[in-house]
Amino acid sequence: MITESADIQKILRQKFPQIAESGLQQEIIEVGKVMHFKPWEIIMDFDSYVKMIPLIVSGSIKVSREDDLDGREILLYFLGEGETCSLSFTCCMMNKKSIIRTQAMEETTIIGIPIKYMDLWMSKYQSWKNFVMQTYESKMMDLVKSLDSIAFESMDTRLVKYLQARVDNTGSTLIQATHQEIANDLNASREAVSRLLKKLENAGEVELGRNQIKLLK
DNA sequence: ACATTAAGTGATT
DNA sequence: AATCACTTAATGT
Repeated sequence: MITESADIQKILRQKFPQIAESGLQQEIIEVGKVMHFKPWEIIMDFDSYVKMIPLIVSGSIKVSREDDLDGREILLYFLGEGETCSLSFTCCMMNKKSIIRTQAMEETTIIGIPIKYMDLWMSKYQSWKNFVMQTYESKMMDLVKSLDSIAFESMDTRLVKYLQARVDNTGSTLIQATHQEIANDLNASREAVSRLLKKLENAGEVELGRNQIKLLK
């Protein structure tokens, strides 16, 4: 458990070197709330009002979108250590309801920043502005790539990229998920995922187990 | 031992 | 590539 302000300071230096400006760092320590989430716990759901900007300290978060018609869900991108939820920015600036769902993929710790500081810090601290802009750009790229992937790529490359993204995000080559869950993320059928994974296993790229996949390459 | 859930497979569209 | 129908394997009670 991380609660001491000295700990927060240490975390900021380690995980968020971009926003190490001393005054800013002090303010984050004062107003930031450290929060923990368990695997699968939903941090923010559709239609809820965004009131905190999360700085992700450890763990990883899945950002997804739900289809209005049949309630199917599609993965947009993952967020990892040292990042923040870029869509939160626009959402809370406009005071709009969330159009996305964010869900912890594993034990995840964040520092929550109340929205009122967002605006203030943008003009007050150069490093904050840069941090916001830089993560915004980075996630926008992920989003575009994800769109390209859905539109132009076949299931097998989409699956490989998905596995790679999860590994990159968690820093672990072991992915804990059922084929069904992966299929939901990719909006594919479970059978298709199972078959493609089997192919990857035969090609020596992964090792399959119940509820888990190990990436070998 | 039995029930439940995950994964593998062939056939059909 | 989706769906169906069914089998096999792993796991929980």
